[in-house]
Formats: sequence, structure tokens, C-alpha cells
Amino acid sequence: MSKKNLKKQQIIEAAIEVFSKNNFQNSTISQIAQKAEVAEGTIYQYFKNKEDLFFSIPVEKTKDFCRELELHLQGITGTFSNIRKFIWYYLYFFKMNPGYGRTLMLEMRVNKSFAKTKAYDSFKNLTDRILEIIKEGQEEGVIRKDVNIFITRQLILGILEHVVTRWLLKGETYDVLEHYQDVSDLVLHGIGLSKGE
Amino acid sequence: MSKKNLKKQQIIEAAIEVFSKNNFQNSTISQIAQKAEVAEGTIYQYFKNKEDLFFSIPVEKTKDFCRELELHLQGITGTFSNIRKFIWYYLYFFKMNPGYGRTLMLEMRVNKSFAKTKAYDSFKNLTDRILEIIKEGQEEGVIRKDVNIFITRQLILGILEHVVTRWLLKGETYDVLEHYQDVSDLVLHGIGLSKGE
Amino acid sequence: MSKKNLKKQQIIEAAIEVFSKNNFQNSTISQIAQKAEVAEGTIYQYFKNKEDLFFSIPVEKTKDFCRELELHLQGITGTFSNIRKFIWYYLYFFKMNPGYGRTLMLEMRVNKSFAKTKAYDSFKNLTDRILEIIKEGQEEGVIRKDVNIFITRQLILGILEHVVTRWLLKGETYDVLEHYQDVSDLVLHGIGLSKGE
Amino acid sequence: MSKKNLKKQQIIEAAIEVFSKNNFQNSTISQIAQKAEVAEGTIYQYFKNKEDLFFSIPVEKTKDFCRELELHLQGITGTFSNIRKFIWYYLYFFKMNPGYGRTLMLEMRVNKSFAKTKAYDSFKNLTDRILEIIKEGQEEGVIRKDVNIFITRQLILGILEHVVTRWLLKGETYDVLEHYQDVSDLVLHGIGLSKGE
DNA sequence: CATGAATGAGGTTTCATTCAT
DNA sequence: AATGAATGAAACCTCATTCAT
Repeated sequence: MSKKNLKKQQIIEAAIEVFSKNNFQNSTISQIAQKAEVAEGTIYQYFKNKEDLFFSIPVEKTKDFCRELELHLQGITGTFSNIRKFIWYYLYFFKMNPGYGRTLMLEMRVNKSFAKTKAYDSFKNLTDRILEIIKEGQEEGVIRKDVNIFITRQLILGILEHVVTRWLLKGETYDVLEHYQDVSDLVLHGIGLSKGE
Repeated sequence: MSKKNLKKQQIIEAAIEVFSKNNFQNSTISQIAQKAEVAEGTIYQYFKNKEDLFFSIPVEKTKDFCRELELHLQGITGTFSNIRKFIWYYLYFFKMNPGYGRTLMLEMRVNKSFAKTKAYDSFKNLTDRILEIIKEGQEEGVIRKDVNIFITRQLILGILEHVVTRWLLKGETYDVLEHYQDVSDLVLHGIGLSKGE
Repeated sequence: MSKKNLKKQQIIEAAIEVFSKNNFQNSTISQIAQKAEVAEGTIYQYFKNKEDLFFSIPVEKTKDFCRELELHLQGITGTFSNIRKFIWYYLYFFKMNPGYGRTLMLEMRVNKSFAKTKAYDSFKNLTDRILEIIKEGQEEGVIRKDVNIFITRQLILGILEHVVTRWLLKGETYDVLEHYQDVSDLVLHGIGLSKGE
Repeated sequence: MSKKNLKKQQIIEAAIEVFSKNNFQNSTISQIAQKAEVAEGTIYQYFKNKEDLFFSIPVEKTKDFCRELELHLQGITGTFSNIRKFIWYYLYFFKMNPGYGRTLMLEMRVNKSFAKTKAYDSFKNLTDRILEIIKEGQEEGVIRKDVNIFITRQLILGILEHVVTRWLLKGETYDVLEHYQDVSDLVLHGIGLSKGE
């Protein structure tokens, strides 16, 4: 079973690489098979079809993301610091996984079927987490009571997606973490926290 | 010449309809030709190839967007009101052009070749315009001096893109303008404007 | 239109040749295209898919069969002679069209979807015609009143199919018309006609 | 050895079921393995390949057919009665084994390689048996001397095949034995026997 | 004997683009 | 300028068969 999972992982890693270079339609099973060093037919033992393989990627990767995120948030107190950390980790994660970033941001997020996949469910963990942080902040009184928490979440995820997407489209020619400070300041100010908290 | 442009426009409108239903790869020239009521070959008299037709869409549409935007901004004074109007108009435009919205947000914006097209240039008009508004605000002293104006632009465009994209992915089942008030408040507060300005 | 039909006929003739050598599944579109001297894609301009092409064969051929049959029956009087002529023409037709025979007898006739095709309808003309001859014979009193005319038809078509199928399976190494006399005698005697009529 | 044969029989029964639902090409080894509750590889321990498995079916089944036929013919005297019994049993056998019927009539009988298989040899027993009955009838003087006994055999087998094939293609929606009386009458009359014999 | 994961060849079908009319 | 028939490349997926365990 470990051996079986190993080969499955092997295929997923190859798929990330290939899907992130071209897009879904222009990536071929043959390319993925070659990169994974398995026969084309083998892929169909582990995945129902090309789309199934495609959407299996974020399921695994989002798990990784959330697991690591929790570690990074551990021991941090204060909404201010938690949001800063979240923003930092979000940018950091994609800096370290640009291939996955391209696939997720430029392909999946924009695919109508995405919302119906298991992948999307695992994504909810992430968006729930940030909402939780915002709620706590409001309860603690450090976030203004009059802001809509759902819109606030959209603000945060919106700018992060935008920043990462822009970076990817520019060919990753600069450091995504470059403007981390400015982004956090802007976001935190918007929701009512003074820098000094 | 007017007649020529008429047919070209006819093809573009058909293309928007078709491209917005499926994606680029799944849309066929034959579908577009049928909807435009011309022969397939005729499309190649006006556009070099499928991609050229695809990227001709935003060139025209962004022109419309900017022209109308200027009308709406006319006579409005104060950075506060200008940004509010910009946000409102942005949401309003996609509410009125959901087909184009799908094509732009879910297809183009995410396409690596997009940045190299004429379409992208026409897009710059838009992003320049918002930057201009922000700059003026900073000069007038209503926007904090310490915010990075480029990041600010990314914040505004980021949340707007996110809000519109989310609405499109949810199947346009609610009104995008619904949260216009909350979005503006959050953005404006973030960049240092008090609501009362 | 004539030119269009010409190409369609060209493809059908090639299809008969190819389908009669191998079976449906082992015949390839590429083989048919090559024999018809057209590109593979061209076949899909005239036929929806491989199966559609396959079942288009008997539609055309059965038309030919019936048209010619009528000519041969013309001027012949007497049930006795009509049935003899029918049997003779049936065997003669497949002697002249062995390729089509192989496709029809060894592939189509035995295919469950066949009964749902247009081809099958055109086939009814044929079976109706023989039934008509039998009925007339019974009315004229030359065929025994006590025989079931539908079973009689099955007897005639059954032995003819069997004779032709056997001949095809033996590799067409003898003349199908060889036993024409014996077959007719047996059939006619069975339904109550004396040879002398 | 008995255990070995058991598993072989198990696989053949599964094969009959699967092959009779789809055709040879559309039936998969995997389906057969699943139905037989063995691994795919196991099938290759008992049969050389898919075709070998396929043609192993009639070898066994025809043995059954002939064994039972002899029992039914036992004690019956008179060519008249023997042929009637043969016709009855033929129809009865396929009524009881429709799955095998579909495979034999719609697949095997029509397959060019069939004549070269062991299965075909076991089939000869059957056709020899009916020829024998006809010969005896001619010697006893109850069948006209002027009929060709080989054609007679073809008449009998032809109508029986036709009747069974038609029944199978119609989805076995009626009783094959329904027209047993009419079929026998017609056949017997054709070869010169009066009903009263 | 039994297993079942791995293989990889091969065919149907689609569709952007061309070009003769 | 407009047409639309013809092209042909290219990719997903299936599945019989093998072989190491």
C-alpha cells in the first residue's frame, strides 16, 4: 500500500510539473507518463481520467498547506500577528511551490467544475481558518464591529490571489514576499487595526 | 468600410457568446461562424487565427469600458467619491456584461500570452486611471503618505477581481452590486480615508 | 450535389471492401480513407461516425437489390416461376456482390443494433415482396391453404441465408448458384407446388 | 484434477454470460475474471488467450447438446418422428440456453476462424446426425429419392438457424417453440413426407 | 497455482486552417 | 469578399497479455 501510494505520488508530482508549464488542454498524458517514468496505461490504474488526475493535485497540496499553516500559527497570539503570519505564509507557500501555484491560480481556481470537486472541499478548510481569525479579532475588539467579515475575507484572499497571480504572470521575475510588509499594512489598516495594536 | 467593421463586430459578439459558454479550447470556430451567420473561412478574412480573434475581444471591450468610465467620473470631485464611483462602475460593468466577464476573468486574465497582446495594452489605460486617482488623493493629502500606491492599486483591483470572479463561479446567482457598500468602505478605510472625508 | 454524392459513394464502396475483409472492429477508418483516396477527416463530413458509415452500406445496396429484382420479376407469371426467379436472383446477387454479402450476412444481420437502423427498414421492402408473392400463390390456389405464410417466408429466407452464409464461410470456393435447382425444388415442394404446376 | 476442471468450468460459464451480453470484441477479460471470481491472470492458466477461451465454449456445449439429443431420440422410430424430435429439441435447447445461443448464432457461426477450431469439429457430430436420419429415411423410402440430401440438411438447419436467430434478435420476447408445429410440417412436406406418413 | 500491477500499441474522432471556386 | 469542403495531425483511453511475487 505504501508502494502503491508512492507511485501515485510520483504521478501527481509529474502532473504538477507538466500542468504548470502548459495548461490543462495542452498538457498530455504522454508527457506526464514520461516525466513520472511510468507507462501511459499505468496512470489510468490510479486515476479515472485526465481530469481526475488534474483535480487530485490540490487535494493533496491543500492538505500540506493547512498542516504547515497550523504549525506556523502555533504560539502566535493576537489577531494582528495571526493575520500577518497568514499573509506571510500564503505568499511563502507559493514562493516555494510555484509550479503548483500556476496550476492552482491560473487553471483550477478559474475552472467551473472545480467547485464540484473534492479539491474544493479541502480548500474550504483554508477559507474557514481565515474567517475564524477575523471573527476572533472582532470578538476581542481589535477589529471594527462595523466591517462585514465575509467581505473582509474576500479582501484578504482577493489581494493575495491578485499578488500571487500577478507574480506568476510576470514569470516569477521578482520575489513575491517583496511587498509582504505593504500588503499586510494595507489589509490590517483597512480592517481597523492600528499598526501598534 | 463601415460594412466591413459591421461584420467584424458581428463576429466578435458571436465570439464573446461562444467563448463565455465554454472555454477557449472547447469553443470552435465552427460554432462562432454559425452564431455570427458567416462561413468559417470568412472569420479568417478578419482575424489571423483563433487566438487573434480571442484577444481582439478585450481590445474593443476595454475601449468601451474606459469611455463609459470617464463619463461616469465626469463632474465628480474628491478622491473618496472617485474611488467609490470606480468601484461601483467596475461591478456595474460586469453585471451588465457577464459573458465578457467570464471570458476576461476566467480565461484571459489567466493566460500567459495575454500580457503580450494588444489587449493588455488597452488594459493599461484602466490600471493607469486608477493609479492616477490614488496619486491625486495622496497629493491632496486625503490618502496616507505611507501607503505604497502600487500595492494600493493591487488591493483595489484584487478585491474587485475576486468579488467578480466569485460571482461568476457561483453562476451569477446573486447581485454583484449587493456588497458594493461594504467593499468600498473596506477599501477606503484601508487606504486612510475616513468615511466622512 | 452530384459531386458530393460521388464522393459519398466512393467512401461507401471503399467501406464495403474493407469491412468485408476484416470485421467491423478490425476495420479501421484509416484503411477506408486510404482505399477511398480521401483524408480520414473527410469521412466524418459525410458520416457521423464509424457505425453510421457501416449501416449506410445496406441502405444503398438494398435499394439496388430491390430495383433489379423488380426488373427480373417483370413479365413473369405464376407463383412457381416468381419464387424460382426470386431464389435465383437472391443467389445471383450475392454471387456478384460477395464483399457486400460478407458484410451483410456475417456482420450486420447478426448485429443487435441493426434492427434499429434505417438499413433495416429498407430491408423490409425485400421481405414484404416475398410475402406478397406467397400470398398471391395462396389466393390463386397453387399454395396449400394450411401453410403459415410467415413461416413459409422464414423457410425461404432461412435456407437462402444459410446457403449464402455457408458459401461465404467456405471462402467462396464453389458457385453459389450450383445448387439453385435443388434448393428451389425443395422449397417449392415444401409449400405444396408440384414441379409441373 | 476435478478441482481444476471445476475452475475451468467456472470460467467458461462466466465467459458465456459475458460474451452473450456484448460481443467478442466488447467483452473484456477483466469482466469475465470478475464474474468468475478469479484474477485475470488465472484465466491465462487455463486458456491460451481470449480467442481460445471463446472457442472453448461450443466444444463443451455441443457435447452437452449431442448427448441430450441422443437421449431424446432414443426409442423413437420412424424418420418422420425423428426429424420432428430433432427440430423440437433444437428449438428447445436454445430456449433453455439463450446466452449460449446468442454467442453461437450471432458470434461464432459467423466467424471465419470458427471453421478451423476444435469447436467446429464437435459441431460436425450434430450435422452428421441429421444427415444420417435423412439417409435412413431415403433408404426406407419415406423420403423422395430425387431430393439432394445435403441440400435437405441445409434446408433444415437453415430454417432452424433463421428461426432461432430471429428470436434472439427480437430480444427473446416470444416463445421459440411457438411455431414448432408449422416449421416441422413445412420441412417434412418439403422432403416428401405426408403428415400421416 | 494464483495474483493483479504494469505495460504500450493502436484507433477514433475533432477541429483549426487552407484554398479553389 | 465569401464560401465550405478537404485536410491530417494529434491525443485520450482501452485492454489483452505478461511476470514478479
